[in-house]
Amino acid sequence: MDEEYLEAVLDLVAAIPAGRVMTYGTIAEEVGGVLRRGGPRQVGAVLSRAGSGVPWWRVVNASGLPPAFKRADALAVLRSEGCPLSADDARVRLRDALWWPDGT
DNA sequence: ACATTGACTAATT
DNA sequence: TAATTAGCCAATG
Repeated sequence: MDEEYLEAVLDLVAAIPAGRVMTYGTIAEEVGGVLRRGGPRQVGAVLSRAGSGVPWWRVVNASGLPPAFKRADALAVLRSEGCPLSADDARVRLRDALWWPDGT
């Protein structure tokens, strides 16, 4: 993967407002839709390498579940940001929290 | 060039 | 609702 792709993904993730989330698939469609490549797994690969400096906890999989190795922390942060979570705080309520670049 | 792996997804059971 | 299966794209060895 090249710089252009990395930058596109990171910028998009950085653009997610607090209290909202995006799924890997949606990001892949937004970025891949323009650059004509990549997929959900590539987005995940990028974020895994991005390290700190990027709000990776605002990116969840299609089930509304944050990354496995730090899902508890991610959920804690999301909750503190006011992101809509399920009653048991175990997962994000995609129906309410999902966001994409057009601001809705 | 081939096989394995991963912060994924959608359909099926 | 949760577990399983098959498909997916690119990186890595």
